[in-house]
Amino acid sequence: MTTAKPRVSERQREMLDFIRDYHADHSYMPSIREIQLGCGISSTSVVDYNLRLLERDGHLKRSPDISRAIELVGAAPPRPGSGGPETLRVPLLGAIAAGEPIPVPEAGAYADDGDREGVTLPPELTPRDSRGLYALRVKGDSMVDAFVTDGDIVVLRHARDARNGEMVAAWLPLEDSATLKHFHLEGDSVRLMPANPAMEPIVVPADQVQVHGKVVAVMRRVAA
Amino acid sequence: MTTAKPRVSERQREMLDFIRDYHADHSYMPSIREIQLGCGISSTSVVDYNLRLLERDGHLKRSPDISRAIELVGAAPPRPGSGGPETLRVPLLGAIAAGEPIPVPEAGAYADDGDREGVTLPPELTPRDSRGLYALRVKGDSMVDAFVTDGDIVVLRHARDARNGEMVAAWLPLEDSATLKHFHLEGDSVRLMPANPAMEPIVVPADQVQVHGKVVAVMRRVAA
DNA sequence: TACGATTGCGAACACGCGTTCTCTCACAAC
DNA sequence: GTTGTGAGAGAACGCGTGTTCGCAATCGTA
Repeated sequence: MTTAKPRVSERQREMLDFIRDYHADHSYMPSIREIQLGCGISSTSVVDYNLRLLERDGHLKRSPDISRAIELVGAAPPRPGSGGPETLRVPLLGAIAAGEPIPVPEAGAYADDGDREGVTLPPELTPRDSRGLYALRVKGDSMVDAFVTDGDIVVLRHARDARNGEMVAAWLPLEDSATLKHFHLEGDSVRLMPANPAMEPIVVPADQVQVHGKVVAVMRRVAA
Repeated sequence: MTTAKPRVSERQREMLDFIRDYHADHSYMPSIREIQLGCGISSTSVVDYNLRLLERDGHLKRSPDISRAIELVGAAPPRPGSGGPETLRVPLLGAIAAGEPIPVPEAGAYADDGDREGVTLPPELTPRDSRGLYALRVKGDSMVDAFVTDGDIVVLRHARDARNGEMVAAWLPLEDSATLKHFHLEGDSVRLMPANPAMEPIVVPADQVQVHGKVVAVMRRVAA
């Protein structure tokens, strides 16, 4: 079960085609006014209206108030691999602990080979997009508010920013501390919410937070 | 011969990485201000300056006066690896929730084949002894005191008793509730200790506790 | 016929975001 | 010293662009 896809009107079909072509041509997305022009529509509000419907029906995703922020969902981008049930090996780059800097993947080599230290992701934990993945071992008990504890292995996707609600590995330069929290941008400050609702959130100015990656999966081996 | 590519500064390398990651993540491009924030640069003019250089050297293309109009030129998505060594497939028997009985493996078929529903254990999570293993999906938020939350997959080894300190899946008939806790037998009563030390233990008579299995591993897929 | 839902128009409004201008600061050449 | 150049900071300025609001046109349904 993916998503229900009710009738797409002729106009919406044309818009989807235009967006796909445009994105294939340039690699950025068209603006609303460009869609308007390209599809011969006479008002931007009509474009917005139909985009809204297309988003509701799961054909695309939009990020409010951001220029050209359209993502097509039903198709192209997940190039790498088939997406089938396969395991994937990602490099284990080190440890993440409250008081130590977060290891960063060296520019260039992410996941792929693996003579180095690494972990294997079962298909149940493998995201559709395997780019930029790496793993860290959790050191210490400072991440318990993310349902993560000493010895766990967290799998991250390299990223420098996050959308609201995503769980990120963040570095707080002012406090010299690393943490795993849910990311929420509010104005120009960031609220870091623990996964465990019993604990208090952290609010800091946006420029005092360095996002290093998004948490994709967690693995734990329980001691006998 | 593609394009001449003189030295790229450290900062420019970082910007290219950021742009690539951002574009892989969303499918639209970052704005100048997002690059600024993501790379810890203190002015948009510096971003513009370096983008100009990168464009001059053929690393990317820009369209003037258009938001997020960056095109990477030399890009090719990496390939996913093949499979890893010795993974183990265990059956996924159902869900464990606070108010529902714990599914029990039918006598006979534990781990092995797998046309049925099952999960694959990577070598990092595979215990030396693979007998009697099965998996359950955690339903609800009642197990948070075991660093486990809704949606997690717990891997268990079938057992009717436990040694002190082991983490078990237990059924409390008197309360009609299932739980994941550390097992401690003290005289003729059992203390069930949450993994999270901030929470209170449960003490019940030994005959009011049914141990169903020992927790061997935990796997979690974090929602996008 | 009336009425609500759907779809479409056009025009402002307001924020997103590229651009530009002015200043530092370092370093090397003259 | 002066001059030139690469690299960066900070603040405006102004167009780019998503959003909203009022108002028609069409269509089904009571």
